[in-house]
Amino acid sequence: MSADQVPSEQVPSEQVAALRRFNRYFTRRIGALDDHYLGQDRPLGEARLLFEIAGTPGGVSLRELRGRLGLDAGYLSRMTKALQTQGMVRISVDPQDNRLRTIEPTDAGRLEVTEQNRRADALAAGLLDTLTPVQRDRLVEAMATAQRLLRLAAITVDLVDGAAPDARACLDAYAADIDARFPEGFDPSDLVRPQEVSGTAGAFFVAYEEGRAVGCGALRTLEPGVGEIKHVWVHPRARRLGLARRILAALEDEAAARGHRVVRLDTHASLTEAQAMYRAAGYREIPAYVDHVYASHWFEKRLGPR
Amino acid sequence: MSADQVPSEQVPSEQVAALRRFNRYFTRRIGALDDHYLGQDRPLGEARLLFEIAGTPGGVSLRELRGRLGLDAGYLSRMTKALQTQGMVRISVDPQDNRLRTIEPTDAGRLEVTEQNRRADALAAGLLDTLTPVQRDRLVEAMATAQRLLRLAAITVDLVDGAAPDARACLDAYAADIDARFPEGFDPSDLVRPQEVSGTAGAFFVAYEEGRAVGCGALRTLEPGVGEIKHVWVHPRARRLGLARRILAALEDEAAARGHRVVRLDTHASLTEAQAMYRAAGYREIPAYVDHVYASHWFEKRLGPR
DNA sequence: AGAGTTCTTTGACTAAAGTCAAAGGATGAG
DNA sequence: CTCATCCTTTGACTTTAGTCAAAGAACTCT
Repeated sequence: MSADQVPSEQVPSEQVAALRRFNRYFTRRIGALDDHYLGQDRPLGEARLLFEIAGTPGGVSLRELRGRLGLDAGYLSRMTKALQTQGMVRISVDPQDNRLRTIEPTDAGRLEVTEQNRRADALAAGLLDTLTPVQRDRLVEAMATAQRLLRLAAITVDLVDGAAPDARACLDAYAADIDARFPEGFDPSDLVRPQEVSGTAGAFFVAYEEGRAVGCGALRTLEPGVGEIKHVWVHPRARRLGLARRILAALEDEAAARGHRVVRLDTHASLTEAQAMYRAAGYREIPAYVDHVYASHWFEKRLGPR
Repeated sequence: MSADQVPSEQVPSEQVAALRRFNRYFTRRIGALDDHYLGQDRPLGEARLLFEIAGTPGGVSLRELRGRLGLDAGYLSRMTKALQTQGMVRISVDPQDNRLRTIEPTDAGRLEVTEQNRRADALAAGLLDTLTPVQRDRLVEAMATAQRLLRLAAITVDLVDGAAPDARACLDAYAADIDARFPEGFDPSDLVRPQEVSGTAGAFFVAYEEGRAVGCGALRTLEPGVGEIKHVWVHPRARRLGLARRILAALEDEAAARGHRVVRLDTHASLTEAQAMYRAAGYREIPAYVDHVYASHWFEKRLGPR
């Protein structure tokens, strides 16, 4: 369950109907085309597997494929062997770990995938072909917008323990990210301690997209009634979706639920987009509430009753 | 093959890639949800069949279902019987044609479909739930735009014989349509004769969406070098897609290919949208070139070299 | 070094999806 | 009235997709 979902807020049934209408139309009419032509003389499962293998340069392990495609180990083993006997892939033992098998496409396998792609491209081009350039531009733009918003909708922002592996992984990525960004670098020892953002002391949120952690945000207590937001970060692949805003909202809701009246945060001079985002989210700049090497701007937001 | 496709006009590969990217994302992530939850304790094929049966008020024939779902006759027969023994559908002999079977949902069948719909709605609502109202509005708008353009792209405009059943069916629908629209009604004997719009005399185009005729347009020769466009019509379910414009373009291309230098047409005073469309398509109003009960405005377009 | 865990392979299944052809009743065109 | 055609049913398959459990090799932790 997502922590920032507010179930009281009703989704108009017209919007639900619109999504389902589009879903039906698209999966039945357009999406089906791709799959249907994908595996011409090959079972769909096998075609998908080959596609996945060829799409990963440098080879993939069976383990990785199993996770990505959600297949049974036995089933996958057999399909891979079938592809091998057909000369589509090469199976070798992983040099690091002799339990693992590394799968690579052969030239023949790569060729087949290229051919598949060519066919699918031709199909897509044939569809777009009847539209005028202006209509095509509009279609591409509409699809980009829809995809962006659907991705955002499919991301959940969950409350996790500050010591959880996902939380630490996000903080490590965050630290590496800003270390590269700040002229003076960043010292990871300045990250919040797990106990500061767990249990009654604070909170830690991780954003998940398809099971992968793609963002985080922390809340700790500065003084009674005052929360501090730290380490709001979004993975590069999930940027420009509006996710930081969602994480911020989850942190604010959590702060309000914990009885904080205001939340504060500081930010580095170089993070101008972040500052704009905070302003747009209702934060106003305040004098320094804490001295800090990396901070140059301080913000505060009064939490209204919700 | 569509008659109005101009293969010389290249579709940018970036647009092809965008469509395929969206396609992949949507079918794998969003579309899959629906199907997965559709048949909870029932094979997918059976669930889809029941859905299709319940979605057609007044019952469907097996024949119709076979065509719509593209199923093997034997396979369909067995599945229908399975649904019958489960009490989901009622099978009866068609009163018109004793070879046909008419399938109707029972109350239990209808209930199950309603329940399925409820679940799918809840799923869709759950997805939209995390978005703000503004984001939801934008998503719905983007999906509507994409669907509109994809539908238009999937429609082909084909040259057919003026006497073909589809051509006649379109003209009948056209006649009924304007008969209801014109204050003075419309006399079907004023429709073009098949031989006027076939072979060397003229041309007839029918627009097809998923195999169904959803629009038409005729071209006949007025005098050497001058073509006349008649009966441009779009089925109510395919309006507001920009299809009339496509049909018009196909007619103009055909006229140019036949060596006409200009095309003319007349239109009724009450069809103001049509008049706006003609103007936007480069037609200019001219004096009456022929006297006609239903005509109040006359247009002409000079065909450039293409 | 031993115990527990991880990863792959193999055998033994099952259910779903779909194909093909024969057969029989019903219809329609001539 | 007859013959070709249409629609459905039935029998007899095949392929695809997927599951479960046992077993063995390799790794990790202590």
